[in-house]
Amino acid sequence: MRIATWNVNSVKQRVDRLLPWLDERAPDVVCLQELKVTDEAFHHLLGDALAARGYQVAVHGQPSWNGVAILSRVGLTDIVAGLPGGPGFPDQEARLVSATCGGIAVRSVYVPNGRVPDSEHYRYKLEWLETLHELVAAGPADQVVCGDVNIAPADQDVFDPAAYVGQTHVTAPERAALQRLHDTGLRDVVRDRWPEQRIFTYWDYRAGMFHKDLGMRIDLVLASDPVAERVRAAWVDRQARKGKGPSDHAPVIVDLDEAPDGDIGPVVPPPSRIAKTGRIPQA
DNA sequence: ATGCCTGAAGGGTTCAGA
Repeated sequence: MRIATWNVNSVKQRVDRLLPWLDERAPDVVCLQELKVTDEAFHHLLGDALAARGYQVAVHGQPSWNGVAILSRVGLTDIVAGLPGGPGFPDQEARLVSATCGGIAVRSVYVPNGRVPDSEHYRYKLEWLETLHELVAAGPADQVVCGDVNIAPADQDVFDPAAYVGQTHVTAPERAALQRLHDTGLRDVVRDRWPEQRIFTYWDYRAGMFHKDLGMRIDLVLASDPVAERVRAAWVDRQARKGKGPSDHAPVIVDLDEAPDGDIGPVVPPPSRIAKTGRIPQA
């Protein structure tokens, strides 16, 4: 089962990147963030194209800002839009949608930015994270939190730690809030697999930051132990950040082995080229 | 240049993003 997460920075502006990417990477579950559209606009924009690709959709949008979704072709049940009991700014925003996909509780999250340390928005971010912590702590054994957490977990996750001192995304309270999520048993599966590598998921559009690989790693797949044990690949799809009209974030892709009990939801047929030739195709 | 790019809303500019 392949799970991916991607902050698309306006799904309306990203349709011509999103659909070819789905065809190429063929994820079974996709968590999207920063849709910047209403539920109605999302369905109008992508409903048919996603259905044709076999995806069911759980979308939690709002006009102009935020907005999250889960696409799944391994089942989509127990859909919950929003963070129950969570704070607003001042009203609740569309920053979380949850569903069960292939036996795993999946949460697509877009954590508040925080803007400036100690600002109202920063306090909102910390409160939001604490409510997410409570939700995860009460969650099932098999769960993943996927999305844009707007926190660089460690200094190695920003291109220049000195440049970020005093900035949001790297402060001790934010990192402590992320650690609280880890304390529930969630593991950062990309960092676990690549402990020392330079890995970023976001690069500012300005000043050639992507070209120079000056970025941050703020998009994470956090998996509970039973799911983390199944991870066979975990990587950042930098190709999706290249070319014309990219998001400023790249997708994170994680491949899981089958669950020990074999419960992976509906079986996904293998690519037809394998079935036809009966051998591994040439790259 | 102290918001360098991009997106959205709304209106000929401002805010937000990380």
